[in-house]
Amino acid sequence: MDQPIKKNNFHLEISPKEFDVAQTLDCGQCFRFTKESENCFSGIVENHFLRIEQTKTEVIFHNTTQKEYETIWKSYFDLDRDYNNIKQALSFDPTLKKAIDYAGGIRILKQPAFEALCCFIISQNNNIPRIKGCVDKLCEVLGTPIIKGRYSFPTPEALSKLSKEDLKEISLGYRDEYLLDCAQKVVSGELDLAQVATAEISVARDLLRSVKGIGPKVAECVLLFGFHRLEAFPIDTWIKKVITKYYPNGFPQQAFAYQGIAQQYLFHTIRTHKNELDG
DNA sequence: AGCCAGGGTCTGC
DNA sequence: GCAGACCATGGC
Repeated sequence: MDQPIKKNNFHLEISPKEFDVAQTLDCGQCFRFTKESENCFSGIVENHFLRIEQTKTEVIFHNTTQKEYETIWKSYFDLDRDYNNIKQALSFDPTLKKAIDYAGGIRILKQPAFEALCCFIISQNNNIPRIKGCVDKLCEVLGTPIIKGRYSFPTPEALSKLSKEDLKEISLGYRDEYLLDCAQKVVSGELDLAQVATAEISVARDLLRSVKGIGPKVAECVLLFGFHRLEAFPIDTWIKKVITKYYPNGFPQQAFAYQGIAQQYLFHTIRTHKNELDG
Protein backbone atom coordinates (compact mmCIF):
# COMPACT_ATOMS: atom_id res chain seq x y z
CA MET A 1 0.00 0.00 0.00
CA ASP A 2 1.40 3.35 -1.04
CA GLN A 3 1.48 6.19 1.41
CA PRO A 4 -1.47 8.35 0.37
CA ILE A 5 -0.55 11.78 -0.94
CA LYS A 6 -1.88 14.54 1.25
CA LYS A 7 -4.20 16.79 -0.67
CA ASN A 8 -6.32 19.74 0.25
CA ASN A 9 -9.90 19.42 1.39
CA PHE A 10 -12.73 20.28 -0.93
CA HIS A 11 -15.33 22.58 0.61
CA LEU A 12 -18.88 22.52 -0.70
CA GLU A 13 -21.06 25.34 0.50
CA ILE A 14 -24.44 23.75 1.24
CA SER A 15 -26.99 23.67 4.03
CA PRO A 16 -27.78 20.47 5.98
CA LYS A 17 -31.37 20.97 4.87
CA GLU A 18 -30.25 20.29 1.31
CA PHE A 19 -27.61 17.67 2.05
CA ASP A 20 -27.48 16.08 5.48
CA VAL A 21 -24.44 13.82 5.58
CA ALA A 22 -25.46 11.88 8.68
CA GLN A 23 -28.99 11.26 7.46
CA THR A 24 -27.80 10.28 4.01
CA LEU A 25 -25.13 7.84 5.17
CA ASP A 26 -26.97 6.46 8.17
CA CYS A 27 -30.49 5.92 6.85
CA GLY A 28 -30.17 2.30 5.80
CA GLN A 29 -29.59 2.84 2.08
CA CYS A 30 -25.85 2.17 2.36
CA PHE A 31 -23.74 0.00 4.66
CA ARG A 32 -20.22 1.11 3.75
CA PHE A 33 -19.78 4.24 5.87
CA THR A 34 -18.77 4.49 9.51
CA LYS A 35 -19.65 7.30 11.87
CA GLU A 36 -16.42 8.75 13.24
CA SER A 37 -17.97 11.57 15.23
CA GLU A 38 -21.20 13.50 15.36
CA ASN A 39 -20.70 15.22 12.00
CA CYS A 40 -18.03 13.09 10.38
CA PHE A 41 -18.23 9.82 8.44
CA SER A 42 -15.73 7.75 6.51
CA GLY A 43 -16.11 4.97 4.00
CA ILE A 44 -15.14 3.32 0.75
CA VAL A 45 -16.79 3.61 -2.64
CA GLU A 46 -15.26 1.54 -5.44
CA ASN A 47 -11.56 1.97 -4.65
CA HIS A 48 -11.87 5.45 -3.14
CA PHE A 49 -11.68 6.29 0.55
CA LEU A 50 -13.60 9.33 1.74
CA ARG A 51 -13.80 11.20 5.02
CA ILE A 52 -16.70 13.61 4.91
CA GLU A 53 -17.62 16.21 7.49
CA GLN A 54 -20.54 18.57 7.90
CA THR A 55 -20.77 22.04 9.41
CA LYS A 56 -23.69 24.45 9.49
CA THR A 57 -22.68 26.02 6.20
CA GLU A 58 -20.63 23.48 4.30
CA VAL A 59 -19.70 19.87 3.66
CA ILE A 60 -15.99 19.11 3.71
CA PHE A 61 -14.59 16.34 1.53
CA HIS A 62 -11.28 15.59 3.23
CA ASN A 63 -8.13 15.00 1.21
CA THR A 64 -10.05 15.49 -2.00
CA THR A 65 -9.32 17.58 -5.08
CA GLN A 66 -12.01 19.53 -6.86
CA LYS A 67 -11.61 17.24 -9.82
CA GLU A 68 -12.22 14.16 -7.65
CA TYR A 69 -15.28 15.83 -6.24
CA GLU A 70 -16.57 16.58 -9.72
CA THR A 71 -15.89 13.13 -11.16
CA ILE A 72 -16.66 10.86 -8.21
CA TRP A 73 -18.49 12.35 -5.26
CA LYS A 74 -20.83 14.80 -6.93
CA SER A 75 -22.48 11.94 -8.73
CA TYR A 76 -22.32 9.49 -5.82
CA PHE A 77 -24.20 11.90 -3.55
CA ASP A 78 -26.55 12.90 -6.39
CA LEU A 79 -25.52 16.52 -5.94
CA ASP A 80 -26.34 17.59 -9.47
CA ARG A 81 -30.03 16.93 -8.91
CA ASP A 82 -32.37 19.62 -7.62
CA TYR A 83 -34.05 18.05 -4.60
CA ASN A 84 -35.93 21.25 -3.71
CA ASN A 85 -38.26 20.83 -6.66
CA ILE A 86 -38.84 17.20 -5.78
CA LYS A 87 -39.52 17.96 -2.12
CA GLN A 88 -41.89 20.71 -3.09
CA ALA A 89 -43.73 18.39 -5.44
CA LEU A 90 -44.04 15.76 -2.69
CA SER A 91 -45.26 18.23 -0.06
CA PHE A 92 -48.88 18.06 -1.27
CA ASP A 93 -49.30 15.20 1.17
CA PRO A 94 -49.31 16.17 4.87
CA THR A 95 -47.56 13.00 6.07
CA LEU A 96 -44.88 13.35 3.42
CA LYS A 97 -44.46 16.98 4.36
CA LYS A 98 -43.69 15.96 7.94
CA ALA A 99 -41.19 13.36 6.72
CA ILE A 100 -39.53 15.99 4.53
CA ASP A 101 -39.32 18.43 7.45
CA TYR A 102 -37.59 15.74 9.49
CA ALA A 103 -35.53 13.83 6.91
CA GLY A 104 -35.39 16.14 3.91
CA GLY A 105 -31.59 16.26 3.98
CA ILE A 106 -31.37 12.69 2.65
CA ARG A 107 -30.08 12.21 -0.87
CA ILE A 108 -30.40 8.90 -2.71
CA LEU A 109 -26.88 7.61 -3.30
CA LYS A 110 -25.68 6.21 -6.61
CA GLN A 111 -24.07 3.10 -5.26
CA PRO A 112 -22.11 0.56 -7.29
CA ALA A 113 -24.70 -1.85 -8.65
CA PHE A 114 -23.10 -5.15 -7.70
CA GLU A 115 -22.40 -3.88 -4.20
CA ALA A 116 -26.00 -2.77 -3.71
CA LEU A 117 -27.19 -6.09 -5.10
CA CYS A 118 -25.17 -8.06 -2.55
CA CYS A 119 -25.89 -5.77 0.37
CA PHE A 120 -29.63 -5.98 -0.07
CA ILE A 121 -29.55 -9.74 -0.48
CA ILE A 122 -27.84 -9.78 2.92
CA SER A 123 -30.40 -7.33 4.26
CA GLN A 124 -33.35 -9.68 4.07
CA ASN A 125 -34.97 -10.42 7.44
CA ASN A 126 -31.95 -8.78 9.06
CA ASN A 127 -31.28 -5.61 11.03
CA ILE A 128 -29.14 -2.70 9.93
CA PRO A 129 -26.31 -2.99 12.50
CA ARG A 130 -25.86 -6.65 11.69
CA ILE A 131 -26.05 -6.04 7.93
CA LYS A 132 -23.19 -3.58 8.35
CA GLY A 133 -21.21 -6.15 10.30
CA CYS A 134 -21.72 -8.79 7.61
CA VAL A 135 -20.76 -6.40 4.80
CA ASP A 136 -17.65 -5.25 6.70
CA LYS A 137 -16.54 -8.82 7.20
CA LEU A 138 -17.22 -9.69 3.58
CA CYS A 139 -15.01 -6.84 2.41
CA GLU A 140 -12.27 -7.65 4.90
CA VAL A 141 -12.11 -11.28 3.82
CA LEU A 142 -12.57 -10.87 0.06
CA GLY A 143 -11.95 -7.25 -0.85
CA THR A 144 -8.77 -5.36 -1.66
CA PRO A 145 -7.13 -3.15 0.98
CA ILE A 146 -7.58 0.54 0.15
CA ILE A 147 -6.19 2.19 3.27
CA LYS A 148 -5.39 0.79 6.71
CA GLY A 149 -8.23 -1.46 7.81
CA ARG A 150 -10.50 -0.47 4.93
CA TYR A 151 -11.30 -2.70 1.98
CA SER A 152 -13.05 -2.47 -1.35
CA PHE A 153 -16.19 -4.46 -1.98
CA PRO A 154 -15.43 -7.90 -3.46
CA THR A 155 -15.71 -8.43 -7.20
CA PRO A 156 -18.30 -10.86 -8.57
CA GLU A 157 -15.40 -13.09 -9.64
CA ALA A 158 -13.90 -13.24 -6.14
CA LEU A 159 -17.26 -14.05 -4.62
CA SER A 160 -18.27 -16.61 -7.22
CA LYS A 161 -15.24 -18.78 -6.51
CA LEU A 162 -16.29 -19.45 -2.92
CA SER A 163 -18.21 -22.38 -1.51
CA LYS A 164 -20.95 -22.18 1.11
CA GLU A 165 -18.42 -23.46 3.63
CA ASP A 166 -16.01 -20.63 2.75
CA LEU A 167 -18.77 -18.12 3.45
CA LYS A 168 -19.58 -19.57 6.87
CA GLU A 169 -17.11 -17.26 8.61
CA ILE A 170 -19.11 -14.25 7.38
CA SER A 171 -22.18 -15.45 9.34
CA LEU A 172 -24.69 -14.68 6.65
CA GLY A 173 -27.00 -17.41 7.88
CA TYR A 174 -29.15 -18.96 5.17
CA ARG A 175 -28.36 -16.04 2.83
CA ASP A 176 -24.93 -17.40 1.86
CA GLU A 177 -26.30 -19.52 -0.98
CA TYR A 178 -28.29 -16.52 -2.26
CA LEU A 179 -25.13 -14.44 -2.43
CA LEU A 180 -23.28 -17.19 -4.27
CA ASP A 181 -26.10 -17.65 -6.76
CA CYS A 182 -26.02 -13.90 -7.39
CA ALA A 183 -22.26 -13.72 -7.94
CA GLN A 184 -22.27 -16.79 -10.19
CA LYS A 185 -25.10 -15.44 -12.34
CA VAL A 186 -23.30 -12.10 -12.73
CA VAL A 187 -20.02 -13.77 -13.68
CA SER A 188 -21.65 -16.16 -16.14
CA GLY A 189 -23.60 -13.34 -17.73
CA GLU A 190 -26.91 -14.95 -16.89
CA LEU A 191 -27.68 -11.75 -14.99
CA ASP A 192 -26.44 -8.81 -17.07
CA LEU A 193 -26.21 -5.70 -14.88
CA ALA A 194 -25.72 -3.47 -17.91
CA GLN A 195 -29.03 -4.75 -19.21
CA VAL A 196 -30.71 -4.13 -15.84
CA ALA A 197 -29.38 -0.58 -15.97
CA THR A 198 -31.06 0.26 -19.26
CA ALA A 199 -34.11 -2.01 -19.30
CA GLU A 200 -37.61 -0.76 -18.70
CA ILE A 201 -38.26 -1.05 -14.96
CA SER A 202 -40.63 -4.01 -15.00
CA VAL A 203 -38.12 -5.93 -17.12
CA ALA A 204 -35.29 -4.90 -14.78
CA ARG A 205 -37.36 -6.18 -11.86
CA ASP A 206 -37.81 -9.59 -13.47
CA LEU A 207 -34.12 -9.81 -14.34
CA LEU A 208 -33.12 -9.17 -10.73
CA ARG A 209 -35.67 -11.62 -9.41
CA SER A 210 -34.10 -14.44 -11.39
CA VAL A 211 -31.56 -14.61 -8.57
CA LYS A 212 -32.48 -16.93 -5.72
CA GLY A 213 -33.22 -14.86 -2.64
CA ILE A 214 -34.24 -11.72 -4.50
CA GLY A 215 -37.94 -11.10 -4.07
CA PRO A 216 -40.06 -7.97 -4.53
CA LYS A 217 -38.56 -5.91 -1.72
CA VAL A 218 -34.89 -6.59 -2.37
CA ALA A 219 -35.39 -5.98 -6.10
CA GLU A 220 -36.87 -2.54 -5.37
CA CYS A 221 -33.97 -1.65 -3.07
CA VAL A 222 -31.43 -2.66 -5.71
CA LEU A 223 -33.25 -0.66 -8.36
CA LEU A 224 -33.46 2.42 -6.14
CA PHE A 225 -30.04 2.37 -4.50
CA GLY A 226 -27.95 0.50 -7.08
CA PHE A 227 -29.56 1.72 -10.31
CA HIS A 228 -30.99 5.04 -9.16
CA ARG A 229 -34.51 4.25 -10.36
CA LEU A 230 -36.28 6.87 -8.31
CA GLU A 231 -39.70 5.36 -8.96
CA ALA A 232 -38.73 2.08 -7.26
CA PHE A 233 -40.65 1.68 -4.01
CA PRO A 234 -39.30 -0.87 -1.51
CA ILE A 235 -41.87 -2.05 1.03
CA ASP A 236 -40.21 -3.46 4.14
CA THR A 237 -41.69 -4.02 7.58
CA TRP A 238 -41.38 -0.32 8.47
CA ILE A 239 -42.99 1.00 5.30
CA LYS A 240 -45.73 -1.58 5.75
CA LYS A 241 -46.52 0.04 9.10
CA VAL A 242 -46.48 3.50 7.49
CA ILE A 243 -48.89 2.43 4.75
CA THR A 244 -51.26 0.74 7.18
CA LYS A 245 -51.33 3.73 9.47
CA TYR A 246 -51.16 6.72 7.12
CA TYR A 247 -52.12 5.44 3.67
CA PRO A 248 -54.90 2.87 4.14
CA ASN A 249 -56.17 3.72 0.64
CA GLY A 250 -52.76 3.28 -0.96
CA PHE A 251 -49.78 5.50 -1.58
CA PRO A 252 -50.71 8.65 -3.55
CA GLN A 253 -50.13 8.34 -7.30
CA GLN A 254 -48.90 11.92 -7.64
CA ALA A 255 -45.64 10.86 -5.98
CA PHE A 256 -44.98 8.20 -8.61
CA ALA A 257 -41.89 9.50 -10.40
CA TYR A 258 -40.08 10.14 -7.10
CA GLN A 259 -41.78 7.69 -4.78
CA GLY A 260 -38.45 6.05 -3.99
CA ILE A 261 -37.21 9.29 -2.48
CA ALA A 262 -40.51 9.73 -0.66
CA GLN A 263 -40.21 6.20 0.63
CA GLN A 264 -36.74 6.91 2.03
CA TYR A 265 -37.89 10.04 3.85
CA LEU A 266 -40.72 8.04 5.40
CA PHE A 267 -38.50 5.07 6.22
CA HIS A 268 -35.88 7.13 8.01
CA THR A 269 -38.47 9.16 9.89
CA ILE A 270 -40.54 6.23 11.17
CA ARG A 271 -37.47 4.19 12.07
CA THR A 272 -35.64 6.85 14.04
CA HIS A 273 -38.49 9.01 15.34
CA LYS A 274 -41.60 6.91 15.54
CA ASN A 275 -44.20 9.59 16.24
CA GLU A 276 -42.86 12.29 13.98
CA LEU A 277 -45.41 11.55 11.26
CA ASP A 278 -48.41 11.92 13.57
CA GLY A 279 -50.46 15.02 13.23
C1' DA B 1 -35.76 -14.30 27.38
C1' DG B 2 -38.06 -13.44 23.57
C1' DC B 3 -39.31 -10.65 19.82
C1' DC B 4 -37.78 -8.62 15.77
C1' DA B 5 -35.06 -7.26 11.71
C1' DG B 6 -34.87 -2.89 4.81
C1' DG B 7 -37.96 -11.10 3.34
C1' DG B 8 -37.92 -15.12 0.37
C1' DT B 9 -38.80 -19.96 -0.76
C1' DC B 10 -41.38 -23.88 -0.65
C1' DT B 11 -45.36 -26.47 0.16
C1' DG B 12 -50.18 -27.31 0.36
C1' DC B 13 -54.64 -25.75 -0.64
C1' DG C 1 -53.21 -16.89 -6.15
C1' DC C 2 -52.54 -17.07 -1.12
C1' DA C 3 -51.52 -18.52 3.84
C1' DG C 4 -48.24 -20.60 6.78
C1' DA C 5 -43.98 -23.02 8.12
C1' DC C 6 -39.38 -22.46 7.89
C1' DC C 7 -35.13 -20.38 7.24
C1' DA C 8 -29.69 -18.44 10.56
C1' DT C 9 -28.06 -14.94 13.23
C1' DG C 10 -27.69 -11.55 16.57
C1' DG C 11 -29.50 -6.63 18.10
C1' DC C 12 -32.10 -4.82 21.57
